[in-house]
Amino acid sequence: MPMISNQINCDSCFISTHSLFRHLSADEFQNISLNKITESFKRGSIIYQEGNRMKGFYCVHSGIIKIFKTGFDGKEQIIRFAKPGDIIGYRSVLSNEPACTTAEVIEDCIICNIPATTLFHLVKTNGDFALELMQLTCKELGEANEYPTDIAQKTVRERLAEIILNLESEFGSDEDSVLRITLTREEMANLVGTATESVIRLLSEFKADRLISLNGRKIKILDKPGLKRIATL
Amino acid sequence: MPMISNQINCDSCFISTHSLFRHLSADEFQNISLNKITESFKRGSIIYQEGNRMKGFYCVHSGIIKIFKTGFDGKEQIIRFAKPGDIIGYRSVLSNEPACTTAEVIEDCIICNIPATTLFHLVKTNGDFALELMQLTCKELGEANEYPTDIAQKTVRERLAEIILNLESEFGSDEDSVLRITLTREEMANLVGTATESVIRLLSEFKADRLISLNGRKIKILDKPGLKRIATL
DNA sequence: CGGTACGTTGAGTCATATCAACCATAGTGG
DNA sequence: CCACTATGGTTGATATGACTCAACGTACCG
Repeated sequence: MPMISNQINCDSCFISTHSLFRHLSADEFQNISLNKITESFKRGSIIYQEGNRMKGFYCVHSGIIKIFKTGFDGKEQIIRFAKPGDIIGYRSVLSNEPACTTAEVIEDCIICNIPATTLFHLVKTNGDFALELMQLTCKELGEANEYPTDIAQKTVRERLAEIILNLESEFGSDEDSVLRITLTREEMANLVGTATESVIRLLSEFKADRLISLNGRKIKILDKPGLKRIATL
Repeated sequence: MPMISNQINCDSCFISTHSLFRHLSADEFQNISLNKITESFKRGSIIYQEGNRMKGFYCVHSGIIKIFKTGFDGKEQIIRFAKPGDIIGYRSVLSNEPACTTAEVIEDCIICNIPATTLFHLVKTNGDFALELMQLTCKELGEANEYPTDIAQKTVRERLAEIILNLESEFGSDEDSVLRITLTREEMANLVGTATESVIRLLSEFKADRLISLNGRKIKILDKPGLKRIATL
């Protein structure tokens, strides 16, 4: 399924100056560059699956990936999305456990696979890197901790409004306020944690209330303050 | 509110051989011992609160602490409990953000406060410690990721059964299968993410079905397989 | 002995899930 | 090229789980 594409050069990769990797020395960079494998995936491909043993983690170069868990009845719960600059799969690598989520490509992507040993070595020898990675983990943990409160205490209506706003702030919108990311109704439902039909009904309600307009999977925000009010943010 | 008690000696503390601290050198231990402050708290005391800037993190020596978030309407959502050997508050310290949860004492506790600078220093200079801490964070993250699926896809009934089982495996039970930890009905509700009345009704249902028996706040498990079946584990 | 916090039970309501039918679209293979 | 099938989207009808509100019981505490 994955296509091994031309290697991407870490030195010229925009991601290297951001985030996690900014504290690496030239040597350390070189080491990653030599050991990583660049792969490209089409929409629908599975990068890794719940239960897989991971031999490395991934750095997203382009595209969008959804990270989800599968419930006992097969229903998916989307945990988060990964976009360029994000890294995925590192949790399982670090804790040396099988993956507890599945990563599926939503928009065609190019990702670099960096072996586990490289990661461990960096953590052990580069304190700044370790700290940076830990802060990333802590940030994710903080976000993950928002979930229960959110799901347990808000109505589906409130959560849907919130998620539309989140999608805009995470993936942006074009000059017409049309969200860049497009999801199926089912994916939206799996993100909100509700039934597909409920999402459909609520989206039409929002549309009737002039909060959004719809064109297939494209969602355009017409009244952001209104959505915020509903989301109670 | 906190009582500064006699210092606990890290060398003789059972926690030092477990977990996080096992990779520390004698010097590093010494350093912690010198800089930490041991405090004792009574049930109901607040150790830290949502929004607080943390000047250090805590290592729980004895007692039980609940970690929760407060919803916009004041309803609490319990995220997890901390018991002897656990460390709390490190997330906010590491990511240098205000605390996003509140920590309240459920059973009288003794905790050691270790300053932020000590933590940062250890992460930067001791790779094994960094790795161990990261694995702890990742473990928590993995658990936190279970939540959404759980809350979104299970009924309150299923979740309550699951939580009773979790409380047993986390805090144990005496020879009569009576759970060691005792919570108010409201706390149970805040853990499950439901209304107090719902918990009460479901507990009496479980009792009527001979799955548990109740004696005030004491819960006795009569039929563990039955509970597992309900929890669909 | 009032007061406060916790626990319990009942009744009514509502949001949301579920089930079912149907439409649109696109891809597939004979 | 057309029937066939799969996938996604939509709408309606119905059922029900869980919340809310309200009243009341119980126990401990100063």
